[in-house]
Amino acid sequence: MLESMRQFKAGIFQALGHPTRVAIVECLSRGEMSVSGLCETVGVEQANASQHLAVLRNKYLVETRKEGNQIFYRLRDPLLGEVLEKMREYFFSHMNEALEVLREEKKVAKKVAQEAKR
Amino acid sequence: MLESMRQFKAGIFQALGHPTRVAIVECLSRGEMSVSGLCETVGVEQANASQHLAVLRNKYLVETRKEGNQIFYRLRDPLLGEVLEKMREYFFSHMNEALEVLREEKKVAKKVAQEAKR
DNA sequence: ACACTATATTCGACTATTCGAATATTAGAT
DNA sequence: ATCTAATATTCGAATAGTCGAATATAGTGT
Repeated sequence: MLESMRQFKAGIFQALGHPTRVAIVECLSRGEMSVSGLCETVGVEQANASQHLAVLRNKYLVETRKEGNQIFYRLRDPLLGEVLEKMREYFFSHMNEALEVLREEKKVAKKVAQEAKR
Repeated sequence: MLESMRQFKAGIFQALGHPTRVAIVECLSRGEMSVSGLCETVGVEQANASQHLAVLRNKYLVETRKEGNQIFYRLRDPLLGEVLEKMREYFFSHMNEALEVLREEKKVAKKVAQEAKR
């Protein structure tokens, strides 16, 4: 049971563990939006957005509403927005190391790319 | 900048997106613990625990303290515990669908296993 | 110096995620 | 019925994450 609970939580975190999906959830925390709206706002192709939305749907993080031709997405539970809000707090109180983390990751990526050339 | 922020958040969520790491963070939210303590509590091998701890360390989610032979880990910021707390709330208010998600995932896993046999 | 314990890192096989391209589905308009 | 727009799904290639086994490092006691 404890294990199931952890699996469940990990599943949600994992669903949130992609920049595009973070962007989607942040958009939706400000209100519902159609898929095409999301594509435009987030700056991602339709098929890809749809795949990411499927991930969020499978974890029941979002709900949908049909209106004619289009489908509007919204967050299932405002609690999710709160979790993101906590993250925002976290981000600001650790801004410096956050940037450090990102620089570090870029450096590693560059190194890997270089080694791949050889 | 917005994009960096999302990458940062996604990185943290991803770090939390594994049952073992959720277990570790939950343990640590109750106080510091040595690696061997974590191995025992979480029920995972030493090398594996160390790998998961490295993930958490790389995102600066945990800090360490040496005491003689052993190394004690603790959460870097109680805010993280709060995020987990929000998740606990989320879990309970969506208990039913949580179980549904898990059942669904098991079913899919079984199906895949079956198809692999053919 | 040697053995012992705790922790970390590296390696290779395996599995899962991600993306774009192509295709399928669904609804409204003609 | 056919056409078009919006969304979803499937496929294949590339990338990233995971695990256990083996190895490395660091501290402690003899």
